[in-house]
Amino acid sequence: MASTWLSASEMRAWRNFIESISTMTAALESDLVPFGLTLGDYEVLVRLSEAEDHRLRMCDLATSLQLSPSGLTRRLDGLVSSGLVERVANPSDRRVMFAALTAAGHAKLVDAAPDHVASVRNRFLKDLTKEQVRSLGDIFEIVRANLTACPE
Amino acid sequence: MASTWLSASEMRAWRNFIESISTMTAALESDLVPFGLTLGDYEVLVRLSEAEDHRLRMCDLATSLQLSPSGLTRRLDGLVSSGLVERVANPSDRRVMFAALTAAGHAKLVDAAPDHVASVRNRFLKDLTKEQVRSLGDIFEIVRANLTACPE
DNA sequence: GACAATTGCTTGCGTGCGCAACCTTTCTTC
DNA sequence: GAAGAAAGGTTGCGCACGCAAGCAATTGTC
Repeated sequence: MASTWLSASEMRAWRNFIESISTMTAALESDLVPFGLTLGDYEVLVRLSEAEDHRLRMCDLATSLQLSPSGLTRRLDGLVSSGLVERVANPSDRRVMFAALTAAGHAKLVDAAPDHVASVRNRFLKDLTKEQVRSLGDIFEIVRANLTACPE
Repeated sequence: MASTWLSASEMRAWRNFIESISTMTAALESDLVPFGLTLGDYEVLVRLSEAEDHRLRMCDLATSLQLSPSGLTRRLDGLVSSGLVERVANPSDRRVMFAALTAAGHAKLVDAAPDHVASVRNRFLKDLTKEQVRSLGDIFEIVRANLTACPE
């Protein structure tokens, strides 16, 4: 069963998957260009908008985005200079920095979200049946659980 | 139906998917470190090993890897200096360069492949049923077709 | 209460990649 | 067959990111 090689079915799943993702993320990325946003930027805005008081500690945001500390610092630099996010110090623990959504950042998200959602549907979910979408959710829930279970 | 927002099922599929892929590729990447290979490097070796005479034109290889011309040039630089691939001129069309697998490159692939396959199974397919693997293949075949159909 | 250990964030450095510009070779068109 | 268009690759530049090192602030330990 668990031979060294992939079965035909496994191979098909793997190849179709691996060849889809780069094209798809590139497409999603390009759909956001009119808004002056990167997919990464968009993710930041989403996380912040969902957070209490529209702000998160840097380290929490970093893990949530699966980004290294330095990576987040740099990504935030861009968003801060665009005025979409601001850094807010925390008086009660002066090590931490909050990343906080500005009014402009929130407005930008509200503006871009419908297009982005349409983009996700159009690039990804478009031709899938309800059943397949459900199955997709199941599958990647399992994959995600497996990945977090195997730390290394 | 096709409202502005994602349904709960769509949202679940999208979130689980998007949060899986970066972790998964990072894991696959790290599994190749002992062999001194990047996932990208590995992909190059695979394509070349499957090609006639173990070689491909740069441009064909680039599109096959969904890589820009310059990106491929740089990636090949590394593989060439490692001795796994060599550049071969084409006498009949002196614009083109072939990327050709060396004996060392083929040996490296043969060496790394079983581990990499195990890695794919372990990180990705492990806890999925046969039915889910089949479904995965179906789904990403559709996605891929949709992506190539929508050029922009 | 002082000194380590830890946590949180930033900076220097290296890497990988895309875009635009460029050079060379081939194809097209007349 | 000569001039322009196109194709194939490489190089300069910039950007995003990870890693290791560093600094500031907090927590833990005795």
